[in-house]
Amino acid sequence: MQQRLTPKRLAIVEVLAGASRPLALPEILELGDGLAQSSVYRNLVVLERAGVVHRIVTAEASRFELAEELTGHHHHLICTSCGMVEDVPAASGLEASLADAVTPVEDATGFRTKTHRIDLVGLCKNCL
Amino acid sequence: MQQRLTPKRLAIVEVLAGASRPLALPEILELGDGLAQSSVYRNLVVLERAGVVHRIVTAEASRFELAEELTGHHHHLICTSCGMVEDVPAASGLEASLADAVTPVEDATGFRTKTHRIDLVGLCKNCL
DNA sequence: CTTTCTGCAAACGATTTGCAGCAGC
DNA sequence: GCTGCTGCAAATCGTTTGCAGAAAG
Repeated sequence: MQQRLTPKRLAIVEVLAGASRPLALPEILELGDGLAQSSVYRNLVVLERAGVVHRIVTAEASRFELAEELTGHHHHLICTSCGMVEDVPAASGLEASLADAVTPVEDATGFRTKTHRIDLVGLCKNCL
Repeated sequence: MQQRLTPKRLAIVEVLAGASRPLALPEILELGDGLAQSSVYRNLVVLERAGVVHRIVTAEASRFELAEELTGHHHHLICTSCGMVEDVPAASGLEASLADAVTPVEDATGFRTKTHRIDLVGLCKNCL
């Protein structure tokens, strides 16, 4: 099982690269052109396994964005009213405190942290 | 539209109160006894609107836990291998740094933060 | 009685999958 | 040719909803 970088896959990656926030499937279908829904889903799975895209699950639907290795580590603003998700760059002080906080938890639980997610949940400018 | 605290609703709350992690629906059905699936869903919506339970959306299904006002603020360990979710109490130093980090973001974006989520993503003891 | 709750079964919507044809190597 | 990719339509699965009866006030 080896995989190709087909034009379709490239198109999906480019659509995601052009966005400043995670995209839901209908958005990918619109922005990319002439993509079949099922193929997009299939390709997103492939790309996810390849570590190229990352899936974010929200209440209504999944959203997809390029993996952090490609976009830089960041966090999300999530609007509870309209469902908007926006990227914000990670603050370095915060990352450091998080690293400090993680260690004792790992020791206590045997959990091995690979990455983390920090989401700020509230209302966006438009929904205030 | 006013609502009652029926035995069924109480049963759901008690099941959630007895767990140390967010539960998926099948788990609630097993632990609670004689509950109909649709009624549990409906009651969870009611309880969610009442601010008693909180819904967490994962890749496979929704999970539910008591609201933080009742359980204390905490974060989650999420295992990417088996889907397990476990609660961890929030570290106070971390909360403080997060508060510091949030302010400039709010100023820059006009976003109003109501709450936040911090998830540690990795592998649990059993899946290591 | 009127309103809310319940269970059942049917409906729904996002995602997945089976299949047959096409394209890359 | 063999293997992987694609689109279409059908299937799947968690969740929601319509309905008629039961329970609460």
